[in-house]
Amino acid sequence: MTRTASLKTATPDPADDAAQAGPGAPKTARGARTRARILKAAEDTFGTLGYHRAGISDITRAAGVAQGTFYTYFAGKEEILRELVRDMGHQVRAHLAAEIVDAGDRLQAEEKGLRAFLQYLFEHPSLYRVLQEAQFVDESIYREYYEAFGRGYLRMLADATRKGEIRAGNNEVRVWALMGMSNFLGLRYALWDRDVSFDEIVATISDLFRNGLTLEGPEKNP
Amino acid sequence: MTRTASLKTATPDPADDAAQAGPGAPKTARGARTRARILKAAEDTFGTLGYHRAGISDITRAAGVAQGTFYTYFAGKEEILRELVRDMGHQVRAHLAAEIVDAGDRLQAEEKGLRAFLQYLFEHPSLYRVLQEAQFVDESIYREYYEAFGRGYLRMLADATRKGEIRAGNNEVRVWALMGMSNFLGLRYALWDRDVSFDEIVATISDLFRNGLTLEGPEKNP
DNA sequence: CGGAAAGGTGAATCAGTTGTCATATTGTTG
DNA sequence: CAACAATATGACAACTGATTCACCTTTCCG
Repeated sequence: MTRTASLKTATPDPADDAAQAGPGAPKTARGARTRARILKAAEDTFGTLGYHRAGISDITRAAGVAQGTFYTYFAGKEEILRELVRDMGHQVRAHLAAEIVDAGDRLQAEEKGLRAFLQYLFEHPSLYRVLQEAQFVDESIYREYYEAFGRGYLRMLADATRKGEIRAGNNEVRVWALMGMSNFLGLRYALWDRDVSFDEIVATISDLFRNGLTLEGPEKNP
Repeated sequence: MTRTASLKTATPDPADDAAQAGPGAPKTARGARTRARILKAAEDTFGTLGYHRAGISDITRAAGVAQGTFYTYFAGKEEILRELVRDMGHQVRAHLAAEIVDAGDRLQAEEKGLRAFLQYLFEHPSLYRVLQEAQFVDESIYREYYEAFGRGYLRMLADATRKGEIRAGNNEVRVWALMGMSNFLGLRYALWDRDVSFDEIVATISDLFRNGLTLEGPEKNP
């Protein structure tokens, strides 16, 4: 979003897919491969050591390249983090979107979405750490991530409201509440301790969505 | 938790209240004052610069003492962070507890609690940053914070269930969901942009608690 | 009052990192 | 295959920032 967009709006700019900015976008297949290896290595390294403890040397060692090679593709530590967050953001959103498409209604979509998110986080624990640490390295990347996520989410809630699947209300506030829930549930039950089954979690949250916390109008659903 | 606890279990160890561990707990009033000044300076410094960007020199400068003085009271940068998180944790919990005591039922307590939390975060923005960064410096402090918070919360939900104020369900999962909601709502609407009133937020969440997201049994409440 | 304990100082040390660069290797192209 | 461009290397210069320490000042108390 930062880049040349505002300057040369017309030029589609090839070699843009795999290479946002950076000192030199790879111009050969080998270069692209190396860049990708470094990016993956950074994900793993940041994921386990954390952004600050991880050194460039840790990343390049994990990638199997020399230190200097890093700077062929990335301007520095911050930039590779930005790249990483964008990348991972695309992946989660794509994954969740795919898991949700065949949901009958909004409630079902919420259930499927939550379960898929927990599962995804469990399988890609680096996502959490990289993202959360990015918040304090460059807040804008973090906001971008959640605002992008939130925009998509909001659109879906708006649709659901229109269809009469959910009651009218401030959907933007709801979106942030829902994202917060998923985040904490993921941290607690997917990353820290899997001592409660995802089914149980989804059932609990689903009940909240269907009936709230109060007793009134109880046992509407099995 | 690190300290002498396991060694001299019997000895109550005076001067323990204001001074967990540390190379030397202050033994005079002057020392206690200086220690407190440093702790407060750390809160401000970490809050604005962030844990990693903040240097010991930034803290001591803000506190108006020499660098060496820092090590009279704290073993290092990590330890002062731990201290800080414990401290701040006590404060929020105490504050929220006080704001909630006069609530008639659980739903009202949730409303009051959420509003108070948003307000508190707005007035003490450092809390968020210090806490979140602590997560990656020493995960145990972070877990401790939320587990302590969660225990209290859980007790209250259990009471409410017993009194029939809320429906039966997995209260532990609910607690994490609720903490996540507050956290994100606070970040978005108290720290980033106050573009939605706290009243509106509280009303939206309250509606979720009373009625869920679905349409069924609509307009139960005004 | 006088000596000891507590508190305070800040320059110096020291470990660890980033980013650079001169050089070597690999790939591409006419 | 010659010449050029793109990649890759890894030692190292330059820097940052945490912690130490020998010494000074203040406070406490018999």
